[in-house]
Amino acid sequence: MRDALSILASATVLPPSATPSGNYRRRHRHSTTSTTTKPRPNHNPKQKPQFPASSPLLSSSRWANRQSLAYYTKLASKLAEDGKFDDFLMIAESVVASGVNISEFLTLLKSEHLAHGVVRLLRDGKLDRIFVTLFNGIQKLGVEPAGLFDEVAIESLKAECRGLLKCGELERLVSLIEMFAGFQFIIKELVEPSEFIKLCITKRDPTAAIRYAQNFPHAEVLFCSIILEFGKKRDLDSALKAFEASKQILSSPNMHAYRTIIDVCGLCGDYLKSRAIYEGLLAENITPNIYVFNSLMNVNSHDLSYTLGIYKKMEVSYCKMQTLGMMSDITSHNILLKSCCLAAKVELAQDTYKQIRELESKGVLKLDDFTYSTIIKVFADAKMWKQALEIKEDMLLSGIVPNTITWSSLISACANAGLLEKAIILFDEMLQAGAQPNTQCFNTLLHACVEVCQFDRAFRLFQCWKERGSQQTISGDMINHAYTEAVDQMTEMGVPLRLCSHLTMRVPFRPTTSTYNIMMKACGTDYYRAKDLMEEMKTFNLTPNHISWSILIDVCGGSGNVLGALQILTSMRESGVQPDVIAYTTAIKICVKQKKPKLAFKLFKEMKKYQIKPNMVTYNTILRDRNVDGSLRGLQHCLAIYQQMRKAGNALMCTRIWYKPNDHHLKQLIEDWCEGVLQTERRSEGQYASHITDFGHQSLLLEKVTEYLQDSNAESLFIDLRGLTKVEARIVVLAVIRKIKEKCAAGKSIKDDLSIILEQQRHGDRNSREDSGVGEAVIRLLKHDLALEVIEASSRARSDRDNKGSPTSPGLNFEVDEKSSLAETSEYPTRRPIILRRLKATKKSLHQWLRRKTVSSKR
DNA sequence: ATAGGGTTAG
Repeated sequence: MRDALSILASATVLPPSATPSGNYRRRHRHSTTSTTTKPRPNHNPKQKPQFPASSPLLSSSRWANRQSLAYYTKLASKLAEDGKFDDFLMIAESVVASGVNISEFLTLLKSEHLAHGVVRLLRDGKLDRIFVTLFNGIQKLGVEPAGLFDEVAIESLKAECRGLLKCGELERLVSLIEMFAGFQFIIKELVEPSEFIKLCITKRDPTAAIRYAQNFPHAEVLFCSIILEFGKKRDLDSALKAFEASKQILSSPNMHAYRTIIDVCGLCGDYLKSRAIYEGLLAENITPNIYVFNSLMNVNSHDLSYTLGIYKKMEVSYCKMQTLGMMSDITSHNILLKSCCLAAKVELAQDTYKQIRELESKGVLKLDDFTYSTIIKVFADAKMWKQALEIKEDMLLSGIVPNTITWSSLISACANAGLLEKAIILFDEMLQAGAQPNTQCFNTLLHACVEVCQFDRAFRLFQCWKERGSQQTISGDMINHAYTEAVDQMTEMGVPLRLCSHLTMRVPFRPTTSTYNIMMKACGTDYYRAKDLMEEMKTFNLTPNHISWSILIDVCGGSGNVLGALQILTSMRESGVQPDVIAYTTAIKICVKQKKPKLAFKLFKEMKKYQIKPNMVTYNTILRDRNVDGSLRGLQHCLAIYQQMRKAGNALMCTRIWYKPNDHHLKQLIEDWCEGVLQTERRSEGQYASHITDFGHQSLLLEKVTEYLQDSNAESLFIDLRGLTKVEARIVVLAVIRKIKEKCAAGKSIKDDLSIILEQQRHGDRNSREDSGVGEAVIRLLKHDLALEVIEASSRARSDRDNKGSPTSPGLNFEVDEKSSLAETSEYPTRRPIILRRLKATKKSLHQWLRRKTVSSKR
């Protein structure tokens, strides 16, 4: 064998019967003219000589010699055995190139060797080579590859694949699978498709998944599961890539893929994308099928008008196509009902329900458990428990058996309406009807107890269910304490014992984190009890979530322990649960309630440090009037936060919570603060009490106050009252005066008169509007209430619009010189210059007022 | 191959 190998190494292969000299020469002569063998890339001719295809040496006549065939086979086998697969392959290649029927050669080789060779080469990354030479050769010659890949071969290939799968070598694995794309019977066996896809999902590699799926004749099914799996992992981008790829390879549009990607859009919360995909279908003039329509409606079900629009469009499409059967899909109607439910449109839901019932009476469709459960939920949410119970009757009459979900909705209908007893009786009915309650049912009931503050009862039920739900059987005399107590309580309330099956029957009670969260709420302000419950969760293999921690903060803070509540925020982070907006807002609420504004502001700052965005609830909580201690600093803090909120306004408005109510709090707060100026003066009459009803003006008012009270405007003695009503003007003036007062108290003296700009009507405009009275009100305030010296003056300004400029730079608005004013008027001849009214409260009188105040407050 | 129920902050 050593000889044979050295011959190979010297670029020579000689059959045993050939004379070395003559054949060698002939072979060489031909090798230069050979055209049938394609030179392989990366081929080093020195080490790996090529065998001319038409070489007489290797011609069929020569090969007829069984002995030489046997020799080559033997040589190849030996090489394979020694693991010299390059050389092994070269022999095989030369046989292929010779143009003879190679099947005999191949069948003579052990398939194990061939397979091993293939697999080993694959492992060495020599995938191209094996394909170009051996596989192509085999296929060209019409050799049935089934013979090549026997069980052993496939097993070792599979082992290789398993290894690659295990180490997550997606790229290698997919290349390997692509190599065998021509051998369908093999690739199906190599990897379990679901496992391969799972790996792609965890590696977030849509490309590998797409390449993999393309090798299968029924790729569309695979594509759908790829899209869905990426969606489940909230990886919409990858899902979309897979979807686009599925469109590329399939000749006709695959509705299944369309509906899947639409569902995935819903899963990932991008309902707008689902609409775009639907538009794409329309653009190609494709009528979606009922599944696509239903999914689209479902994903957009929170937008009733859109869902309705799609529903109508669907009706039209199918009417045109005269496939009336399509119209009567109960699912579409159920989704429509769900949409009404989400929009809390009870009447529309009722109408829809009636319509469906009519269609049912015509025999077009049949209401199902979804229909009934959904309409029950509509009533449950609207606290219309009677109507909900009526639906139950409808349902029983039509022969649909209520399931767990139906019962659950019925129970929450009563629970939401605060009818705890009724809810418990319904729960009992459910048990007697043989329906299996699940944790949600238990949770609903426990929550109902908490809602009506029957905390003890919640604990008794919880205890009782825990014991009856556990594996151990409770014998008659070992009936537990919680049980007897609970039964006693029921009988005391006049509930017949037969309706206590929820206490006597074994129940499949398996508490979840939600259950524990509800129970923690039932602790009221008993912090240690709540803490113990959180510990107890571990015995059920449960872990506290954000909600658990938030409740713990609330309970602890509620017991008056503010610092403890703040400590929990830290513990939460340490235990691996990052505090969210709600946890922070809860902690802020505690600080505000316990009159610790500084701590509240500190938390607000801290949450931003952790990049947690405050939402409307946060702003409303921190800007509550309780959170102001009456200092300028405190108010400034609030106003700064208010401004941040305004800036974030657009984003916040998307959270569906309107920010106006908040303005009201803040306005109240500013008013109270401002009116403090007059505390030692004569208290003003009811006319200024506190009510500003014009909401449209509020933001302007708040912005002005915020601006004038900003630290950067600490020294400014300028007020622009344009655009404000007289009550608002009063607030702004008082705010600035109070600022001046606080600054003086801090040792800063007044450097100038206080300037105030008022709006003056245009000339010749006298009759168009009534006088707003702002000027008079302000003068009265300054002169009469505060006894300040007021000087009136007028000045000219350019145009209305120009004067809306920054009020912090009054110089721009005043002292407008005659020239530029004229220039303006000539350019815009129709716009007359307006006259501004200006008031000044003199520095001297302000000083006097402040002195009076300090004297009077000292007394 | 579609859809439904419970828990947190103001």
